[in-house]
Amino acid sequence: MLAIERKNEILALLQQEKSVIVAELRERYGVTEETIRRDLDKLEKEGLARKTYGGAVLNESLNTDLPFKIRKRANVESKQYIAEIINELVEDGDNLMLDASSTAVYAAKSLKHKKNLTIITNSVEILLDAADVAGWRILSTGGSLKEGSLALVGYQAVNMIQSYHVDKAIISCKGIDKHAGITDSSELDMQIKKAMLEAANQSIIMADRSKWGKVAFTKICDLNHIDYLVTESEPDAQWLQACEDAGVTLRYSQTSMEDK
Amino acid sequence: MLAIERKNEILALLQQEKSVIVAELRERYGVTEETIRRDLDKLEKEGLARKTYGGAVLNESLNTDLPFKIRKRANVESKQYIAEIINELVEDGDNLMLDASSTAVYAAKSLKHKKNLTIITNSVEILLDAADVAGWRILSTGGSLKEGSLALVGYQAVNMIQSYHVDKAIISCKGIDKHAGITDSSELDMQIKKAMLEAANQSIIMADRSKWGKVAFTKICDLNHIDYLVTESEPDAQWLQACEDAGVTLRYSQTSMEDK
DNA sequence: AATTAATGCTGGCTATTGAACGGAAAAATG
DNA sequence: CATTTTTCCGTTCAATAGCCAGCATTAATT
Repeated sequence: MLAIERKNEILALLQQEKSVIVAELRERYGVTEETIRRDLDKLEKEGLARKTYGGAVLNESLNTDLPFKIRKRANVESKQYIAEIINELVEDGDNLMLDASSTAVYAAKSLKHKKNLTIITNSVEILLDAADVAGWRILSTGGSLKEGSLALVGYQAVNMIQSYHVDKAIISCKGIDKHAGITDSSELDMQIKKAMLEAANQSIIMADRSKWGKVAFTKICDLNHIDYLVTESEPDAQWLQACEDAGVTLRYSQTSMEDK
Repeated sequence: MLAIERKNEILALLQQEKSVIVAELRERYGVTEETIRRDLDKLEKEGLARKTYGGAVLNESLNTDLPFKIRKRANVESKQYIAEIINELVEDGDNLMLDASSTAVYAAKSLKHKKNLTIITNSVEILLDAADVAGWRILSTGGSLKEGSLALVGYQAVNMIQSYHVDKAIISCKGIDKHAGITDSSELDMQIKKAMLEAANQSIIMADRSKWGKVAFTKICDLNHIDYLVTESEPDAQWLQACEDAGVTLRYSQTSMEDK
């Protein structure tokens, strides 16, 4: 049995039973408790479980049924790889802006053990998720709830963003292209992301492989405005070159499988 | 059974029964009384219970907010009665402000079949809940996420509220008293509620029976600033009189006998 | 062969629980 | 109302179970 299979089974069990016990899992899988504990460590880091003496309980904070489960399921693995890199780029005490993308939600989850973060976001989901982290300052941009999403948009949100300045903006996009730069499909989202990038010292763009070479409807900014570009695996040589030309630091997971 | 599970169950029991007895819990869980007491110690440290001789009672102190996950479960029936009345007071096409109380969440749920509402709220939960209703305009106040709750507070939220004007403000409170007026336990919440009331043509206060005659820390407004007072059952004669004196229209569930 | 991830093992450390006991609070008794 | 009895509480101590960190081993990959 693969380690990842076991981990997923434990998660399924956890969701079903609401809690698991280390000793029982050791029996069930015939491995040592240390191994089980390491699985639980990972689940905890992903924000899915909360370890406790003797076992772990389901993290109920994100168990609230969200109306929009659609995009969240897609490409989960890529998003988690990306979230791990984000975790390396963020330090305790940082002031951050996070957009309302599903990748940003994973990023926020992975940041939960950082201390004293200040997060400004237009994502209702991130608000909900970060609400129970002690010691964080969480600011909502306000604004209009965009139809069919959990993103706050509009001029109130943009205004609010413009009245702050942060260390790092962490946002995602729909397309990334050498010539067209960073693009998005929705003007409302674009305004938010643009404002966030302009309000931050460092610009960090998250883009999984499917975004590379794509051009979407509206432009957020040029490639050379970006400081970090985070993706889940090593891009082609042409992209490495393009990023170097544009002065963009490329970060990707060293551990992810190349394809399939 | 994990220790944390037992502790959570005791808390749930406490919520439900309002009090627990050490000896009964010892029976129920098959542990010694010392263990139960230690659980109760922890609950007391968290501000959720108050130990007494032989057991513990639920801490319903007026000036402390329970964690939102707990509070949500309390008094569900009253809140639903109140939500029904709210439903009668709101018309299709209304512009509303809703605060971040759990009663307001129920009110929002009961409004789901109304058409073309515009809702301004500082509640993350209402945002989440209303997101999937087609045809509504939903605006978030933005602001800081208040520790231990899903309420957005602070001057950004207040500013945002002040830049709008709506038909009806629907808010709840911690205390309502003839002389002290409408009061709340938290200044941050009070600022929001006050601003909402001032930005609305009609003021609707929701207050279940437990709030009547209570006085909490900060004042939101006087009784005579209120247009409608909604509660779950008929109050005492003295309250009927007090509302009439203050020019407040009292609305309650018609399950009791009274000429209307 | 070298690297890396996964797992197991060891030993020191911590958390949880139960038992014991003196003292405090409530209840019973006169 | 004072005294006795009972019940309950808090503290301490010990035992056990579980935890963590580091290192060794194995298996898979390059």
